[in-house]
Order: sequence, then structure tokens, then C-alpha cells
Amino acid sequence: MTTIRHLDHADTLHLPVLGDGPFNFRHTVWKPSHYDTGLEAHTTDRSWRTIRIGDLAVGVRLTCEDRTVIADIYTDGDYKPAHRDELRTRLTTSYGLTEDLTAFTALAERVPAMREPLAALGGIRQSCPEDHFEISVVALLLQNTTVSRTTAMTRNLLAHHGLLVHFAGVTLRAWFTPAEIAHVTAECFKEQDRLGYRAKSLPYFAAFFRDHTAEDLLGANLVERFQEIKGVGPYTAAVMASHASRDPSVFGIDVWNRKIFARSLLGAPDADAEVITQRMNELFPGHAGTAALYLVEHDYLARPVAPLLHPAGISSWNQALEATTA
DNA sequence: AGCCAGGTAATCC
DNA sequence: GGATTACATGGC
Repeated sequence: MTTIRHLDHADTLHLPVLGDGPFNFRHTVWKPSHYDTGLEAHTTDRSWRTIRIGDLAVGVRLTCEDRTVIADIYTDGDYKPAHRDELRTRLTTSYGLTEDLTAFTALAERVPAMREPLAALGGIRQSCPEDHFEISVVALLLQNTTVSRTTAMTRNLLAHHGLLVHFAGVTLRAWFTPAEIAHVTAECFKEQDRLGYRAKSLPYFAAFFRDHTAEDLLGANLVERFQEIKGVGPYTAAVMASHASRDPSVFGIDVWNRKIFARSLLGAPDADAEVITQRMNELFPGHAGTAALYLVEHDYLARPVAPLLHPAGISSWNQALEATTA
């Protein structure tokens, strides 16, 4: 039985958005293509998200005024000045608040297929509040399966090994750390959490990120480096590099987004991954990952995987999450 | 029943 | 090397 941790308000951060281009808060923080993890909740004008900083569980409530993101911070532990600094950096980086989109936009304006995505989503940035370990788990759970099963596996893992927190009126799950699942066996991931053959990979993921910090990986060719982990291939490594490392030139290609790119760039229902990758790099040199982001999110804008919540629906959201316990 | 999902590693020639 | 094939599992 998972107990709910109640987090108290500890801080308020004002995070400026730099650069002159547009900033789209709603679609930067909430992505129409992202599946429901239980780690975040979104209404039309605000978002809630959990973050782990080592042992500390943090709840963040995000709103935006003009070009400032306001982050209300909630914790249940000993909140120190160092945590404030780390959260400021983490949130600014996670949502690309200081990233310059002008080079991408200049390339995209010359491509007809980008006209509508730019008009609808101009000013969105990659969102990745996950760290490298956490996003690697997400990508692992997306491997060769349906999104509904990915959602179920995520729910199982977080219910059995993660945290359950309540803050600012919302109940959410929070990630486990590599250390917290170091003792869990592959058999448990398979039988209890229903991960199938992916169960064997997760212990390798946890061991790698227990032993390597983000600083260790600076300067490395990340897409190659991450593939040293058993269970990480070209797709998962690219998701890690494009999302957690925020390399704008990289995107992970799979059977799902391949069709989106083939349709919008080649006018075909599907195409070889090599053909698409070459075309993307040709049209958006150095920014193919950003282009991929705009094309995919625009494709999902009218029918989001996990739609925005109505404010009145938050209490039933909370009840549903609290009912799914270990 | 069989095929396919927002892939990867092992094995084959 | 590049081309198969097995791998878990649930939904249609």
C-alpha cells in the first residue's frame, strides 16, 4: 500500500523566457502526443509536475505571465538553497526557456509542410522534465508495443516502485531513482509490472545511471554512448539525446512518427527510415529534431493522446490515481 | 488465429 | 556486414 506524501509550499521561482521569438507556454509544457504517465497534469492555463532531486520529492505548479514562467515549488523534505538553484536550472533547461529558435524558424519558413505547424505551434520548445534515466525508461516502455500497453507498464512501475504525492490540489506519481530500483529483479519487472522482454533491460538502465552522472556524458557522442547500455538501440538512444540532452539535430524514428514524416514531407503513407532521415537533415540541417517535434505535435494537436483536464475534473483525476496503489 | 504495436540483440549467411 | 528472427504481451 503506497502512502501519499503531502508536499508543502517551499518556494516560488520566476523563470524568464529569453530571446525575441514567440513563446507558446501551453504547448511547450503540455505535449499533445505525450501519453498519460501520471507524473503530470494540465489544464488550459496551468500544469503540475513532479521532479526527483535525489531523495527529495518535488511538486511544481507552473503558470505563465507574459514571458515569465512562474513555478511554485512544493516539497516534504529539507529544502535548501542548493535545491532552489538546481530546480531553477532544471526547469529552465527542461522546457528550453533560454533556447533560440530563430535558426530553426528561418529554415522552416521555406518548407511548405511546416507552414501550418509553425502557425499553430510557433514558439514551442522540446519538453523533457525527465532526466536521462527517466526518459530512457519512457523510451524503453515505448519499444515495439502499443501506447495503451506503454501506459499500463508505466502505471505498474510507478505504482509499485515510485512515489505518490499530493500538492497544490493535485495527486501525482513521482519517479523512482536508479538506487531505489537497484534491488528489484528482472523477474519482478516481468511478472509484477508486466514489462515482457523489456524487464531484462531495466536493471542495466538503473546500473548505468547509478554509475554515470550527466557530467560524465558531456562531450561524448551520446547516441553512440547510450547504446552501450543493453536494451538501448538507435531509437532509445536518439530519444535520450534529443529530449534529455536537447540535441536539436537528433530525433528518434519509429514506426509511428515515420508515417507522420512520410505523409507531410514526401506525400506518401510511409517510407524507409533512411529516406526520411536524409530528407529531414537536408531540409533542416542541424535542426531535424526540432522539425520532428513540430510535425508530430501538430499532427496530434486536434486529437491529443492525453487531453487537457477541465479544472472541475481534477478531483476525479486525484481519486483515480490514489485508487491505483501497490 | 494471426498480426501488429511509438525496437533490440542474437544469429545467420 | 547486411538480412532475418526471437523476444512478451495485449488488443483488434
